[in-house]
Amino acid sequence: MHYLGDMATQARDRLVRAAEELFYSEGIRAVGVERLLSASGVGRASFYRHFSSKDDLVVTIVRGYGTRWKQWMADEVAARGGEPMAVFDALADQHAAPEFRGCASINAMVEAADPASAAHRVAAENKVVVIDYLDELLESAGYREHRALAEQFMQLIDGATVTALRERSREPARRAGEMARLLLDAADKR
Amino acid sequence: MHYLGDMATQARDRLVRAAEELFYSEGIRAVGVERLLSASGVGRASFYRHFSSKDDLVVTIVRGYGTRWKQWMADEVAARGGEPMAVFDALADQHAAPEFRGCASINAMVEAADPASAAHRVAAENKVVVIDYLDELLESAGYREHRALAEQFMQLIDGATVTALRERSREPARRAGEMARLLLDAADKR
DNA sequence: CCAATTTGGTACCGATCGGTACCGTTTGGC
DNA sequence: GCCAAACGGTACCGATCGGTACCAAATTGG
Repeated sequence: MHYLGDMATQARDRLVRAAEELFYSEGIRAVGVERLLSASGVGRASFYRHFSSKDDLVVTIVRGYGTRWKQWMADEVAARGGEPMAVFDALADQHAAPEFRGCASINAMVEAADPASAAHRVAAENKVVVIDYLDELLESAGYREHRALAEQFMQLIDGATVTALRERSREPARRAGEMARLLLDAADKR
Repeated sequence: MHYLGDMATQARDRLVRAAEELFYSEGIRAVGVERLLSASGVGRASFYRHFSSKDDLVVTIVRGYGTRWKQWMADEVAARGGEPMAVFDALADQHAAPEFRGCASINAMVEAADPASAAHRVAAENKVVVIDYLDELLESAGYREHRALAEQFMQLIDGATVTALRERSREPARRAGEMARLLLDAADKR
């Protein structure tokens, strides 16, 4: 018996890993349970031992997307010296990656059309987490209205990401960076 | 026999109208053929007389979204006097509407994950049409680098629209308008 | 080494998916 | 008034959807 949590169940991990990739690359509704089972080598019963339903898995995956993306961005920015404008350099890299297929959270909000659905709400929360991070970043950089700037940064990021879906280049992130530069130049510093 | 086109087939019109609303409000994959038939009162056979497949209908609907949205925006801007900044006022109105569920073209690109699919390509073309319109608008307003500005306007619009999906207010469009104002103030005029 | 747990595999469930075939009825032009 | 086209309804198709039940093999802790 384990007194704290439990060991990482093998089957569950493989399932999550397969779902992360398939949901992102092909869409949530487009990937059925059967696909997940064959891709992960997990038995059907094991699936429903770890998740009460496909929706349950979806919520887990979408939440994972959010925390991982924010962490990835924070690491990228830190590795570039920590200035806010580094956000758009990291973004450009992501958009140029061959497996890029947009923002998983935006995609989830689109696919889970009902705003009251769990998947939609979790995806929306993911964005708030990123805004909070941008807020800290801009506050550390000394900008007075850091919260308002963070929300505008988020919109620039999302606009660039959606655009990169059809342009598949670093250009959208570069354009967003240009606009962000104007924002920062016009902003008051502490 | 009709020598030019033909009369608007009743069944087809009802089908298109029902599909426009249901695809937009609930998602393309979420709405099956059966739903479309019962919502439009069209018989199953009639459906496949007018469209070779559901995908065929989807392409028709997505194309319709694009032309209608661009026309709607052009009318709104014209009614507001024709200055480029009016774009964001019209956008705010759309985002505040109760039936708002994002940009139909973005949603279609997300749902039709495969970039080579017909629906995805048509949705992407829709965006180009809007950029072309913004280009004309900014050129008419006397801006030298109107094309580059149009592409940045498009990203601001898309970023605001995606954000409005979770905020459901006029704020995202207002923020986008602020950034557009900075862009225009920094731009050269002819 | 044994017992408990977790595992993958499979058969099966009702419901729905997109699509075809055929029906009898309604509609509209000549 | 007739003929043809367009129509709505229904039965049906194989495939897949999400989900349950059960089983035998593998794994693991004591």
